[in-house]
Amino acid sequence: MDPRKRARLDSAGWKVGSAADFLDLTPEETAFVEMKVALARYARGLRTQSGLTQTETAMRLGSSQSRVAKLEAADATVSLDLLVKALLTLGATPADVGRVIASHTATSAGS
Amino acid sequence: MDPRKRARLDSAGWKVGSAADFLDLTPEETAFVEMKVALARYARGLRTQSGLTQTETAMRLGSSQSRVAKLEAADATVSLDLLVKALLTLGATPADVGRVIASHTATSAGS
DNA sequence: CAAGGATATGTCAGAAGCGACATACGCGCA
DNA sequence: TGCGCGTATGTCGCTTCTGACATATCCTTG
Repeated sequence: MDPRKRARLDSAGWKVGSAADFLDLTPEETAFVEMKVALARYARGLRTQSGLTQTETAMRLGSSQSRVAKLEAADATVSLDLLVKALLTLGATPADVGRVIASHTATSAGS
Repeated sequence: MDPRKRARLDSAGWKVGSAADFLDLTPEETAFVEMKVALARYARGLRTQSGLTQTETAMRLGSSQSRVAKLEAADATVSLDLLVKALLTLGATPADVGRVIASHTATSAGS
C-alpha cells in the first residue's frame, strides 16, 4: 500500500536517481509531492523562526506533536489541507503559500 | 469550540457583509476557504476552456461527475488535495497553482 | 554515563473524504 | 410538450487522514 514502505523493502541494491525515478510516479504525482515538500520545509522554517517546539505548535494547531513531525517531514499521511491550514495558523498568508508553491517547486518535467 | 471565534456571535440585526462575517470563521478559516474558491474557479476555467464536460473530466481524473461538480463549487467535502491534483492533471503547473492562490485571494487579515 | 528536552516513528479508533450511483434542475431543440 | 445533455445535490459503503498515545532516537548538559 504505502509506496514509501514498498520502496524501502525493495531497495536491496541501491541505484542513484531521484525518488520520482525510483518510484514510478507520474509527472503530476511528482509535482504534487514536491509541492508538499516545499510547504513542509516552509512550515518548519516558520516554526523554528518563532522559536517554538513541535509540541507548542501542535497545541496551537489543536493537534499533536507527532502529527507536526510528520507534517514537517512531508509524510504521505499528511494532507495538503492540514499542511496549508497549519501554515495559515502559523501566520503565513495565502500569498505566502502561493509564493512558496510557485517558486520552490520544479515546474518542468525535467530529465 | 475555538475560543477565538466567540467575538462575532452577537449580531442581532442584519448587517451587510461577507459570508465570513455571517458564519463564525476565523481569519485563517476564511483565507482557507477563499483559496479553495479561487482554485475551484480556476479548475472550471481550465475545463471549459478545453471544451470538456464534467463527465469527461471526471474520467480523466478517475473520478465521477458529481465530484467534479462539487469540486468546481468548492464544496466543503472537497479537499485541497483533490482540488490541486485535479488542476495538475488538467494541465496546470505548480507555478500556475501558486499564482492562483497568491493573486486571487484576499491577503490581509484585517477587518 | 544518566537525565531531560526535542524530534521521529508506529499504531489505532474515529472522523473526514472519496468514487459511485440516483436523482433533480436547467436549458435548448424538435 | 417532451427529450437529451450538462450540471447540481444527496446519500452510501469504503478508504484515507487525523489526533492521540506509546515509544524510539538524538542531542545537550551535568
